[in-house]
Amino acid sequence: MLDIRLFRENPDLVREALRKRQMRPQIVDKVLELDAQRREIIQKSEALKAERNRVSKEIGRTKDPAEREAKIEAMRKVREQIAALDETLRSVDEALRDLLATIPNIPDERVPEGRDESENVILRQVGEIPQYDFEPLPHWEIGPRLGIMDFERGVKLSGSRFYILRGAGARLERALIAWMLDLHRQQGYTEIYPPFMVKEQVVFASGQLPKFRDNLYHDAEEDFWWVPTAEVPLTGMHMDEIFDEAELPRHYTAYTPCFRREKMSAGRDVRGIKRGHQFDKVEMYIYTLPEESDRALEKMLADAEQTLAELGLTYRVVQLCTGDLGFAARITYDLEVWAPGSGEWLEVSSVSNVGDFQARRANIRYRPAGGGKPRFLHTLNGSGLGLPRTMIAVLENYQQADGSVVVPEVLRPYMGGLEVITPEEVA
RNA sequence: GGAGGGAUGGCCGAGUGGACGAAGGCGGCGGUCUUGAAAACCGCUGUGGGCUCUGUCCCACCGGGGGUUCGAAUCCCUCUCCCUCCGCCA
Repeated sequence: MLDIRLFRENPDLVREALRKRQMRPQIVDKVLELDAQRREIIQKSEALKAERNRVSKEIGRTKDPAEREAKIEAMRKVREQIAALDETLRSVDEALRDLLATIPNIPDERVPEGRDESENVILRQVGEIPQYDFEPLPHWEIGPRLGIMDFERGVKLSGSRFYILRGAGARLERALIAWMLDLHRQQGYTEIYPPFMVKEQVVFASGQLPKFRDNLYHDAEEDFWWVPTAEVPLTGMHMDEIFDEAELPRHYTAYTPCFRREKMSAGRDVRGIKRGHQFDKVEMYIYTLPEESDRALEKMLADAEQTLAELGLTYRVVQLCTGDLGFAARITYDLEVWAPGSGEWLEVSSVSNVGDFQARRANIRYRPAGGGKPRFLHTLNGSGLGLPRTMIAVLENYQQADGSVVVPEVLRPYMGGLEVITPEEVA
């Protein structure tokens, strides 16, 4: 959510931001119009309320019955006027809030302008694209051959875009989660185990609602939404709180499954485990002072890169252009890992500084050390790594000519010392 | 799922429908005193919004929402959460 004052004081800045994001800027005028209406009504209503409060106090002191009755009668009318104004105010207010809620964050000025993902900028590549003296297989062949992935039975249970991990595959998933959480803990993040179902208000606070309703699962009878990312509960966790400046920054990491309807992407990436309705992810999240959020973004990016480096995977750092930037983000780096079998770069991580956008929606503030009014803080989020794609990269990069897969060294302690996954090792 | 009891400022805790944004205490901040600290004493100490925007200004907020009334922390309805008991249950 953007500050309404930004629209009043610098509407061109907002228009320009919308244009860069390939959106129509006319919405700004609609916001300004509603804002003007809103304030006009407030002034009328509050003037009447002031009068009502004043006269009501007089009534308490008025002895003369006739005078008293006259005043009561007058205030009856005032009450009706107030009720009518407040009803209009409610609808204007709601329209304004609804409108503001659909407007994305202002891109950081350092973000390159571009129409869509084709204009993202590759900042650097770390590691070489590995060469094989055999034809590397895609994971959807490696998995079933090893007996660690079962697509048919996943479909039997839940339909398309679901799969079963089995034996060493299931253990590999668990190992990746545990290892990443441990790594992030060493990097200074506090581990959180949040609810996987949250209230609507929480999904709104992080920015997934109202815009991405079609991508979310929710309970038909209760006010429960299945988290599409740990970012949602990690934002909502501190909703309506005021931190002392000394309590910042806060670093959190959390494993959650993520549930997404993926309605928009029907037909895309249907093979393998790249895109599913349910997947695991380890997330990093930082609450910080506004002045320090740039630095926090660099830390978080470095921390995410470390996971790929320690897994020994080749990756590249991509800066998203304005046209590909997420709704809440001001600036985002994606990490893409090379998958030799699939023959593509896979987005495994997305690290963003959202500024005060989510903090304003969630009403999360801090009190400056010298005292004074609470201010909105800044939040950042980044995937520690999306698990399925990390697993794809591990399987495809570490595969051997005989079809077995070497377990990356850092994961071995989490897999009982297992060094190579072979069909025999599945059980 | 059933029965009952609760929810008041950072915390504890009063509150009769009429000067209550809310007594009192604790905590915090500032000051007096002191070589320093403590104690004591004095003062200050919520958030958001509006305007003729630094003014002894106005409005709203006593878990959320709605209602009654000239006027609601106080009365009514409803929802949420917490506590006690019963039932069910991984």
